[in-house]
Amino acid sequence: MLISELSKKTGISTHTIRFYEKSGLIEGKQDETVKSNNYFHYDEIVVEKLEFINDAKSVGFTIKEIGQIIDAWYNRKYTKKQKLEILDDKLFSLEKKLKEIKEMKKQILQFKEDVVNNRC
Amino acid sequence: MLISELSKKTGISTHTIRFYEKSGLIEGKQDETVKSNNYFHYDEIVVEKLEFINDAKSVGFTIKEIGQIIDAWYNRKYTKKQKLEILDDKLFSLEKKLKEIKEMKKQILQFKEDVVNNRC
DNA sequence: GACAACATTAGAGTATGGTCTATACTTGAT
DNA sequence: ATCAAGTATAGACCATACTCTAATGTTGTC
Repeated sequence: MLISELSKKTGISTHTIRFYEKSGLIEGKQDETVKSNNYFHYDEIVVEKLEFINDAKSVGFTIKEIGQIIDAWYNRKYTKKQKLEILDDKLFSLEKKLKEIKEMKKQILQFKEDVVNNRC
Repeated sequence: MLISELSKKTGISTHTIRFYEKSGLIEGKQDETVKSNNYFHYDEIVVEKLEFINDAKSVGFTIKEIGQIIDAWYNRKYTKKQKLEILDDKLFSLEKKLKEIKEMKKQILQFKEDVVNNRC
């Protein structure tokens, strides 16, 4: 599919898709047999990656981190051991985030109590 | 205390403290009886707020959101009802983050399995 | 009273993650 | 053949959250 279809499918603007492509998160392929244009074609893997990118952004991963995870899964440039290291590292940071969020919940619940009891 | 002591106590640079002050998150007071300078003085509440700001940044809250929470707790500019609304809103977004992170954990665990079983 | 250390303000610069504009070419329907 | 709609590239622009520089004034110690 071409970029506009990819954009429709994922809800991500063509601008942002190109930005992600420049950032190395995804890549389209140009059809060598067609010489009249240099349009990029995207497959279902790219759709999958873009959906993952959205999820990963939500949890606060940076573009760089998302790139590492994508490479750990889709790429051949790392060894098995390196891939597992990257993924474990991300799991660790997710655990940390989980703890921090639970702590913040407690703190805001405390704030609420204080408000209810006119302590502030 | 003056800004450098506040900086030492919290581990936050004087630059960043001033940035937070401009952003309305904290405020120092100038001593009206001293006319030779316009130094700002900070109390323990500011230390508390700065520690909260660090925690809140970690969980992904923006400066604006952090400002709202701080105002909901320390300020008189909102009614009790408004304060509780703000805090409930933040609790809701924390719950959402929690869910998203748990989903992401599952997904990365799946990636790990795929790597272990040479499925990528 | 010299001077290092600290204070203030204004504004410039940086990194991240987009978002948009301009220019130019291609495609497809009429 | 025309022309709207789509595509590519380069680079400008924006928001957020800092981070730093410059200019200038104050304080406290020797």
